[in-house]
Amino acid sequence: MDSKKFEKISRALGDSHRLRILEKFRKKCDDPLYCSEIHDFLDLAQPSVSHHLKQLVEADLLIPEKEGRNLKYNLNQQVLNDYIAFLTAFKG
Amino acid sequence: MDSKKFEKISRALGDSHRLRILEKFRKKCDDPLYCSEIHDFLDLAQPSVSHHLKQLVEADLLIPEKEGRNLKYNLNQQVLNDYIAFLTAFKG
DNA sequence: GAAATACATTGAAATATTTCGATGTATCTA
DNA sequence: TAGATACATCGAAATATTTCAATGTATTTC
Repeated sequence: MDSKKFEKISRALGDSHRLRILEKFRKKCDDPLYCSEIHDFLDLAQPSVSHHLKQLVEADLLIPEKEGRNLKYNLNQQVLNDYIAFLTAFKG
Repeated sequence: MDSKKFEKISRALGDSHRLRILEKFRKKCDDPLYCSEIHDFLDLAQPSVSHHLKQLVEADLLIPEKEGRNLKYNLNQQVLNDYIAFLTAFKG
């Protein structure tokens, strides 16, 4: 992971709605989440949800998968690990 | 660490100039850095440097210490550890 | 105490992000 | 294939962030 990537992920993590999405994955024991589920628990219009999900996908934190007309997301554990590893290097 | 704190730190980490500051701490083996040193290696005007340092201090990533008319910063290892611990919880 | 040095604050412009209504596209169902 | 459902994109408004010239404050030095 390079600085640019780390920066992008940090920005993706720096929003309350996006954090709520990620917290939901933890609560669901990292099972996949559907776009519609996310829309249900976020108090945002559909285009806003789409915008936030796009940011998480572009940061590689979520992996999208099409299922007919639905969209399923999985948490990308590897990117989280890489992010933590990058951060750990700052600890010296 | 709560979500709001995590969010604030993430935003502080989501900028290239602020990352360069933190990377400098690693290169200096976590010795303190002076405000003037930081201004020297960043290609920014003095008020901009002051702005970025303020963000890092408000996120508790840096601990400021006055030394006469100079200002010395130390990296806050504890907050970095807490941040990593919060993040680790997402990994399940 | 006057001048110089180090950093903070103010205020304003430029840029980026967030938000959502309107609309577009793909897929499913009847 | 017409209508419904799921999600994306566009475009514009609101808000936040970044940047710096100008200026302020504290400290040192002479």
